[in-house]
Amino acid sequence: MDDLEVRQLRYFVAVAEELHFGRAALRLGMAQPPLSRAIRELERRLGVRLLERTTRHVSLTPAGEVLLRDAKPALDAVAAAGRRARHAGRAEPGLRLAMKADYDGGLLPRILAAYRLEPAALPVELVLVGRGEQLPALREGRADVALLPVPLADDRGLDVEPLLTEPRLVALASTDPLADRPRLRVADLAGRTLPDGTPADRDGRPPTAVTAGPSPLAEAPPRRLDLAQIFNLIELGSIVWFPPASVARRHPRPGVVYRTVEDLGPITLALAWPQDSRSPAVAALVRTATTVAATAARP
Amino acid sequence: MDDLEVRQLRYFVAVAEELHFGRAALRLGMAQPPLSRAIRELERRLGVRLLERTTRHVSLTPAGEVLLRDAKPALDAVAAAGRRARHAGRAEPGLRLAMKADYDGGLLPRILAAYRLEPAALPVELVLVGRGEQLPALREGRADVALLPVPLADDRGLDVEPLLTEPRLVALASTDPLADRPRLRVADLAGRTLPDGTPADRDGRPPTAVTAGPSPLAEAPPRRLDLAQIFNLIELGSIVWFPPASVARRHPRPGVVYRTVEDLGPITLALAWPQDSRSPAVAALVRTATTVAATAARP
DNA sequence: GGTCATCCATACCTTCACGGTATCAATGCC
DNA sequence: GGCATTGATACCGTGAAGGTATGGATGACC
Repeated sequence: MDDLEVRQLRYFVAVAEELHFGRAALRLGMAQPPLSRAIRELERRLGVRLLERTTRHVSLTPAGEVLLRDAKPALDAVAAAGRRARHAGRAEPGLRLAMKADYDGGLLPRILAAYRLEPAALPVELVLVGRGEQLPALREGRADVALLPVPLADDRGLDVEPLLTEPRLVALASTDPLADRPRLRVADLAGRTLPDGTPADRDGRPPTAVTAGPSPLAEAPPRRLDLAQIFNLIELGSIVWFPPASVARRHPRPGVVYRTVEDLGPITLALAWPQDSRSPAVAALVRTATTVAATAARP
Repeated sequence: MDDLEVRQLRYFVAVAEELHFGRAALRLGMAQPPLSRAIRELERRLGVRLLERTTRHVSLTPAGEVLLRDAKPALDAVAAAGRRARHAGRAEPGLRLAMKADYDGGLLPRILAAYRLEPAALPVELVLVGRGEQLPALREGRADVALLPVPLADDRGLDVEPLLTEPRLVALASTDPLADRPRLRVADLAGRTLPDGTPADRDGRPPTAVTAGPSPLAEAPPRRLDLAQIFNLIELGSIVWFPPASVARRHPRPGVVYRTVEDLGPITLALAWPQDSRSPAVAALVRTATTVAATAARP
């Protein structure tokens, strides 16, 4: 008579994020009355009021805020358990590496080549995800290791091993007035629009800043552009872009020039994996990757 | 069609630990056939075989082992979410401190006195638990902070702040031949029985060693003695005991003598709390406790 | 090697929790 | 004060979960 159920937590999170039973029910793909009842039942089990509601307004009680904060990691843990078990049962187990396409510092081919020679190696399956989606992929058990920029906003439950630090450049239209100057400063680019639609601030926007996850129907979802779109907009002078040097090197393109920005902070790529991973395959990949990165660092 | 349910995980853990459907059903308080069906349904959802079973033998598949490992933290997370929400909803919120009775290094009165003066202080509720039960209490949301010996076997998800290190003594019957010698070495006590029924090894058994949690009906559950029983057995010469100095100081007793053991490692007490705790009350307690411990250290 | 006890699976039944529809009632807005 | 919005209630049907009875395979023992 004590145990919460996953379904109840899912329902509660939906309502707590929407603060609206109707919209939450819609999001959950069900009718509103059963949702109201389910929340009521959850409150009864806990013996605690979670939501203060009138017909015009729904708000979280302190207990509700606590539960909202704790429920999400709990749901993640359950989902991860399922995904990992599912993956472990596949006939041919592989090592799933989550990364954003091209953001490997140019190391990936060498890492994978070296890794294949390891005795503990498994076939590597690349899980290509969008910007900032490496961590969720790891936490939800869709990947076994992730390649991502550090520092992380939240590295709880993870082990992290930095691989390499590389400078970032700026990508400009070749017709841009600034393209004539061989070296720039961040201040020269202040106010320019970035690929995600936000204006460049004076830090050149640290790449891990916007990792809040899918916000509760936020009014302005950040623009998600693919490479072709990005280059198109750069060429037209609509946006500027701060790719790491290795990404720029891999994408030479007429109409787009790369320039160094003197005071733009570098980016550090790292491997991350669940702390409780006792997989020798993961351990071998980490070992291999650090070795490759170290040898690549001294040219 | 994707989500696991808490009930399914609980059932699976029971079977995976017992490796016997009948006993697992007994432990879960249900009949065996529905349990068999539930596991079958779980396997169907995951699309993975978790248990290899004949009528004579049940064993885990690799996927089953992965799930068993991941399911327990997931269940803990769900239980903790419920407990914390329940606690947060109480009219008068308190700070729950899990500890083993008396194992506070003698600091607790001063810590609590100083803590009460803090502006962020809440009423402190002591959660007295058995040896090695502080961590589970924390992880399952039964406590907000724990006072326990470090290093921890598993500190994932926790922040830890050491408070003080104190020597351990040995408690012997006053009639014991060794009682005449003012100073002893661990080797002198090798082979003596400890309160938990195990023989003393040459380290004097680090106090965090046997924290594996309630093992799956292990054949020899460690003896759990209370203080009166311990003293009784010491007096009779049946066991020896290695209490920290502060515990010994608090329990003078005729028929029992305390002696220093030259090469017995000291014990370090620390506070631990969930990494995601953003409670100012916890922060204030930690700050207060470290201050008190620091001032107590230089007499 | 035959008999037997053990133990997981199957068959079948009952109950109740969950979800749906229709409707009420309270609340804020114009 | 009328009205639209929105959460709660009433009522119903379906299906999942649990129970009992029983089957059938397997290892043990004589």
